Parts: sequence; structure tokens; C-alpha cells
Amino acid sequence: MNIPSRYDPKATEDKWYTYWLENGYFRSRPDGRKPYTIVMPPPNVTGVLHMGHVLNNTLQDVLIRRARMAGYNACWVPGTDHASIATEAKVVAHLRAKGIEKSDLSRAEFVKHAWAWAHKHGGIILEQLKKLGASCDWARIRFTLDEVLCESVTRAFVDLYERGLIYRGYRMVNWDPQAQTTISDEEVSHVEKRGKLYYLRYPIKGLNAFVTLATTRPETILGDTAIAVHPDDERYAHLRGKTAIVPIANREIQIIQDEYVDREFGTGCLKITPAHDVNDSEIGDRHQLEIIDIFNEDGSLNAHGRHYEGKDRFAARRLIVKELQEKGFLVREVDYAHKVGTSERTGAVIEPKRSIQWFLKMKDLAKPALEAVSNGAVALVPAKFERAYRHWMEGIHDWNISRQLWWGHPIPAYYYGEGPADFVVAQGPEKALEQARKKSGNPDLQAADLKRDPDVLDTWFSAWLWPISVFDGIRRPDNAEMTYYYPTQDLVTAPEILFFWVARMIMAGYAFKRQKPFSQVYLTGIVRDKRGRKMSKSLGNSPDPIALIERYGADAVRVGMLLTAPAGNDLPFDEALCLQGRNFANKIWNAFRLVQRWEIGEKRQPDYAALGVSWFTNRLNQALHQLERDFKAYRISAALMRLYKLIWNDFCALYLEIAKPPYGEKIDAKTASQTRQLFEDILKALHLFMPFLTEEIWQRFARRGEREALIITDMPESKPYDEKLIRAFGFSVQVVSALRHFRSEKNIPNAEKLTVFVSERETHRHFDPVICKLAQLAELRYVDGKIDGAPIVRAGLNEYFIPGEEAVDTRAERAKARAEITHLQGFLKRVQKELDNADFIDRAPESVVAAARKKQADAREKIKRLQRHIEDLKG
RNA sequence: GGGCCCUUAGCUCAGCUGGUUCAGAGCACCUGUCUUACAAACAGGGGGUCGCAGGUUCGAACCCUGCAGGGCCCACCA
Repeated sequence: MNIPSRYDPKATEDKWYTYWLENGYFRSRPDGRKPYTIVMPPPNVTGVLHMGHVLNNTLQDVLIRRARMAGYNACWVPGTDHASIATEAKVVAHLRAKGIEKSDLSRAEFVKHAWAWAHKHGGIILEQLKKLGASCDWARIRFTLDEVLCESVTRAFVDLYERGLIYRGYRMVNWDPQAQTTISDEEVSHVEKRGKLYYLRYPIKGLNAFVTLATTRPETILGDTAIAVHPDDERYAHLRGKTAIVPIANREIQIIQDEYVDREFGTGCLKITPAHDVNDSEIGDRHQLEIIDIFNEDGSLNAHGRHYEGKDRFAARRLIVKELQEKGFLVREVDYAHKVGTSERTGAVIEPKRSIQWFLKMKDLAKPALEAVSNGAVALVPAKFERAYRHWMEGIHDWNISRQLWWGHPIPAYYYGEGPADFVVAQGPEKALEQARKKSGNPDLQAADLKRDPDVLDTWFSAWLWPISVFDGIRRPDNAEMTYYYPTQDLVTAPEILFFWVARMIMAGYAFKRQKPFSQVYLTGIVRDKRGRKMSKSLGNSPDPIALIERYGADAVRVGMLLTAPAGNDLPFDEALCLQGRNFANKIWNAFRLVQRWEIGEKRQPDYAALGVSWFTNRLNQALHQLERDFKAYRISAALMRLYKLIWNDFCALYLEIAKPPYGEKIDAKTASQTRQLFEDILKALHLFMPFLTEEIWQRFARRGEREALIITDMPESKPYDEKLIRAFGFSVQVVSALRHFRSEKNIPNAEKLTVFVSERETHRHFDPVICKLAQLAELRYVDGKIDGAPIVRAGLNEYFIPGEEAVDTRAERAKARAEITHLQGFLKRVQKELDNADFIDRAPESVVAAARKKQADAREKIKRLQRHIEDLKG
């Protein structure tokens, strides 16, 4: 059989994915085993796969495959999110490109378009995940607008409303004038912007004087209803009880006193616009000020804007500044950099605005969620996020959950009148009607009299139920799946949505199930480009993962992604990493080719082969042990690197070189089968990271129909290993390296035999046959006493010599020896100083002191020998 | 404004509760090789006063303080 010398991912990936799928290996149903569950963070239904998805889904796949092979009932639930605001924006843009405005459509028509869009693009991303090898239980796909989930969301809303946690209120919210909806505090990011601070003067009524104040938003003077000064501010004591005239608006407003005012800032006077600033709003409430909202929903000025009505807020700002200047109200303007709240969605500057919205009280919900992380019931990995989490939870505000959008979960509120309390919250129209009749006292109310709330819920209001709702645990709290799979084990996600999503899921877990949703949260890094910039569509710096898979293979992309992905750190992604992954795949492929082409002969197992097997078996067990520790600590990339080195350096470069028969010879049956066994163990360990390649090789090892699939085999357990043996082997490798170096320096071909004399001070003979094998033609001769020349290497206390004048450059050798002596003397000095220090002897633990003594003795011994060699070389 | 984190080889990062020669790994680089699994490879090699300055300690990459540079999160100072 002719096996190509390069691994071809295209020939294997689809084949094995289909095979796994058809045999139901990803499928999970409750049974007697322990469950291991991950719910996938649902990507936007209309999204396409980007590197961030590759990262966190590869991590999830590694974890889920590991659990599967460790005997758990592994269940990975995939799904997508309707992503209310993001999807709606996309649909709006899409329609606009076709010449249709959202306002041209009825709500029903628009939603129909949105569904069409979602169906067309929906699930692309999940299909793409299959290319990556994601072993999700695809029969469990969920969508946050599925019937079950919709009903769950509604129930959750009604439930929280009935528990008094959801309320409708007229409060300050974040208004996005572009998207024309409110957004939550978490969706507002404060971006530093260069602006101006305008000093304006307002005439004081009854005095021939002005009061000067500073503002960044001169256009809002049209909504001013007061000027505030600090009560203790002597400078303005004379203004007490006076009123001022708002320029342009010509309205008379009070001058009030409030401790909120910072005397140091600006002039110490603050104009108060209760409708358009959170602080002003609070001050307004304290002083019962009038609220004048001057903006339309799109951010243009309304009738209160007078002759600026209809102008956009920023255009109005320029014009008003001009008018103020012309009329002498502008004292000066200075450059001023400040943080401006902007919508994460549209980038528009947020307009703080008073509005009637739905809110969820968070304080009580946060308590158990805070506790869960504090007491370790839910562990954040890395733990550094716990502090941020705590901080956020402690300062949590009520959550504005209503959105003025059409695509999303409708709010289950029904209005039967115009009064602020003329509504009911219910699971459906029938129940609503029933309740409305009761609440209104009007038994004749008809369904048509009820008006459904036009708003939808914040996307995260469905997402926060995800670990519960995917198992239908809201509607049917004690169903078999729910009790079996919940709480889940690991959640893998980006730290960006720690507050948006993770924290809220924990709250929902306790609110609805009295139980955490998961035990560990692995927070990945953020994938950046080589230059450290966040990957984004607009920068065009995000490689298309599917193209990468085409080019390098899925396994290689997984490896490339994981190689530099420590938890919580940003990772600058470089395509070269995929190349490294591909090369690694090829390396393993060729190891397979080697083993596969061996012909079995009749001979007995040579000593070197037996020793190689014994060493590598120990080494493998050591590595497996270390891997378990890596996984326990979620050091996934460290685990991969460990395997990479184990396979490349230990298995390929050393073990296979030891095991393989001399050229032209056949291999003995025992070594061949032991090698295959070791190879298979390696494949199992590596399967998590490189599922396709490993399955392919494993299947090729199998005889037809002999066994099913690598994906469902048992992970090899780490058995006890002999560390001394591993170290002894290390000494032998040092000798081999030296011999190879010697050959290369002296240009001695491998065909020429090297005779090596060993001045033996301690016995390391165990692996001598291995040395001889690895060093090609070499023979070791043990001698007592002095040997002429300089040793080419020392391993432990032994020295290895190659006789022959021509082999040694005396001068260079002496220089080398002297340099080494200098180094050793420096070292000795340090140790000496340590040992001379009475405090050290007294206070350091005995083992450390003993070690120091040993170091001292060893160094002295080595120096003595080196000096002797220098003498010898002189002769 | 508050809080958190980072700074170790050209790059990306390990370095667990201070203690064996602890200064590491991978990649990149340099020099040889198409050697009988693999040039997507093999063999060999160079490279860092652990950001800076103090301090604690018998002993510091590791603990403390200050400084410099970089990043992140939170926040209603006009």
C-alpha cells in the first residue's frame, strides 16, 4: 500500500465527521453514567464564523471529547441566538438596500422578513462548526425564538413580574437615537471624545448681572429648568432665591442649591436639564423641577427646540453656539476631552432620556449569584475575573429589559386602558383577558380591548435562561433531561460578556432553579490580529476560518488556535500557527507511515528496542499524569504543547529512532506491536485536539470491522512511572547529542564507527544499547582511571572520551575547560557564601542545606577534574 | 475618578506555596544536510543583568514600596 508522504486533511475530514454523525457518537441521552454537559454560547443566528468562535468552540470540543473518552455521558448543546437588536439592524440594512424602509412595513411584515432572513442565514455558523469538528449533539439544536424558548421566556417574565421583580417605570434610560430603542447600561460604552466646554452666561432677573456656567451640551439649554450651585459656595450666595433667564428660550428658571455641584469644576454653576442627563434628572427630582424633553426619537429637536425644531442635535449644537455667540451669551469655549456614552451597537452617542420602560430589579437576584462565586460553587477561570464580577454585582442597577424593536420576544403585557396601572401581565391573551376583567372590574372587556405591549425584550433576557431553557426546564421544571443534565459543568465564553450573560445566567439559575447553571466558567482570551488589534469586519483583519481550514486542515487550525490561547489572555492570532499545526499533523502522519511499512521478521526483540519501550512507556505515563493536571487547571494550551513535545521530541525523534530496525532489516513482532500500542495511546490523548487525523490513523491501524471509532474509546489512564529511569535516559540522550555533535563537527559519516571510552564514576549503563543505536555506529568501552584527552561530554559524573589526537583541538579544548572552571568557581563562591552564612545553616530547611553541600562537593570535584585535564592537554 | 492586570530570548508565553545549575518552552533565526517515515524534515548552534529603583529575607524572576511603559474593566462630574 502506497501512503502519500503528506497528510491530506481533505481526504479524511468529511469522511470521519459523517461517520461519527451517522453512528450517533455525538448524541447524548440520559442514562446511568455521569453527565458532562456544556451549553454552547449561542452565536447570532445570522452570523458567520469568526476566529473568536473557532477559539471557544475548539476549547469546548476539546473538553467534551475528553469527557466522552473519560466515560462521561458527554452532551454539548448547540444553538443560535436571535440577537434581537443586531439582527434587526441587519434586516433593516438589507431591506434598505432593496429600497424598503422599515417604516413602510407593518410589524407583521417586518417580522416575516426577519424570519426569512434568519432562515436563509440561520445556522450557517453551525454548519461551519461542523467543519471544525465540533462534536455537538445536533439533535438538540435550539434557537432562542423556538416555541419552547419563547414560552419559557414569557413564563420567566410573568413569574418575575408576579414576584414583584419586574416593574414598569418612567425612568432615565439610555436612548440610542439611531436604532431608536433603549439599551441597557451594559450596552453603553464610554468613549473618550474630543469636545468643547462652553462657558455660557445667563442673565439674572432683577439684577443687572449674569451667572456663568460651563456645559458640553449647549443645545440642551432649551431644556434647562434650573441652575444649581453648591449651598456652601460663597461666590453665589447672593443668587439665593433669584431666577435666571435661559438665553434663546427666554424662559425664567430658578437658581437652586444642591450639594451635588462640584465647586471646583467650571465656574461652580451647573445648568440643570432633567430630561437629558442622569444627574440632572436626580437633582430635578429632589427639587421638583419641570422636565422639558427637547428631542424627538431620532435625536432631532422637537417643538421645544423652537426655531431649531427638526434639526439634528449636533447640527443644532453648532447653530445654537453661533447664536449664543452673536447675542453675547457665549463667554468662551475651551477644548475638552471627555468620555461620551455611545451605543455599542450603532456607535451613536447615547441620549439619556426619561421614558416608560420595563425594568428588572437586580439586587435580590444578585445575592445568591454573588455568593456562588465567592464560595467557589461557580469558579471563574482564570480567577482574576472574580474580583471584577464581585464588583459589578455589588454595584448592580436595575436592568432595563424592554426594547423598541420588532424582532424578539414580545413583552407579555396587555393594556386595557390609558392609566399607568391599566395593564396586566400574563402568559397569553386568554389569561390576560381574564385578569384584565378582574383587575379593571369590567367583566365586559373583550380581547379586542386589550392592546399588547409593542416592545420586545432585550436579547439577553432570553439568553440568560439558556442553560435551563435548552432542557425545557422553565416550562417543565422537573423533566428527566433537566434533572439529569442540569447543572451543567463547564461554560466557555469570552470575558466581554461576563456581565451581559454569564452573571445573569448565574442569577437566572438561582432565580428559577435554586441551583447554579454550571460549575466552571472558562473565560477565553480575545482573539486579536498580529498587531494586537481586535479582529473586526471593518478592519478586515479577521481571517475566514473556513478558508484557513481549506488551506491547512481543521486539525491544524484547531492546533494553531490553541497553541497560544491561555485563558483570559488576549491572543494575537497569526496564520503561521496554523502552519505549525499542519506541520505537526504531517509529522505524525509520517510516523504512521514508518510504523506501517515495517515488515515483521522472525528475530527476537533487540535490547535497545526493549529499553526504548520501557523508557517511552514511563515517559508516556508521566506525560499523561501531567496532562491530567493541566486539564484540571484548564491549562488547555499547555496540555497541547505538552503533547506536541511528547510526540515530536520523545516519540518521533527518540522512541521511533530507537525502535526502528537497522536499514534493510525487519522488525521483531514484539517491538512492532508494542510500538503500535504506544502509538495508539498517543492518538487517544491527541484526539481531543486533532480529531480527524487521529481517527484516520487509528482506523488504518485497525483491521476491517475490528473496532468502531477512536472518538468513543477510553482515554489511557496514567499509570505509575519511574522518574529515575526517565532521568537516566536523559543522561544517555546527552551522550548521544554529544556524539552527534562530534560527528558533525569532525565530519565523520555515520557509517564510520565511533569508539567511546567511558571513565565511569557512577553507573549509568542501563541505556547503553540505546546510546549505541541512536548514535548510529558507536561502541562504549568502560575504563578505570585516567584517559588521555578531553571528554566530549559528561553525563552525571561520567566522562565520555573519544581517543585520537586528531579528534581534539587542544587549545580550544583548554579554553573551553577554563571557561567552565570560571563559571564553576563563580557558582562555588555563591554556594560557599551561602554555607558560610550561619543564618543560612540555622534557618534554611535541612534539605536545602544538604543540597547546597552536595552542589559544593560536585562543583569542587568538577573543577579538580577540569584542572587535571588542562594539565593533561599541556603534556 | 475607582478598580484590576501585564512588563522574562527577535515573537508568543511557562515559571505552582520564595530554596537542587532556575533563567525555561514553542516559534523565528544561524550553520550544515534531499541520511534508508517525514526538506511541511533531520543534525547542530547562538540568544535574556527576568521593565527601572529601592526594601524585606540566610536566600528574590517570585514578597513589599515607588517609578516608567502597555492593556482591560467599571463609573452620572457638567
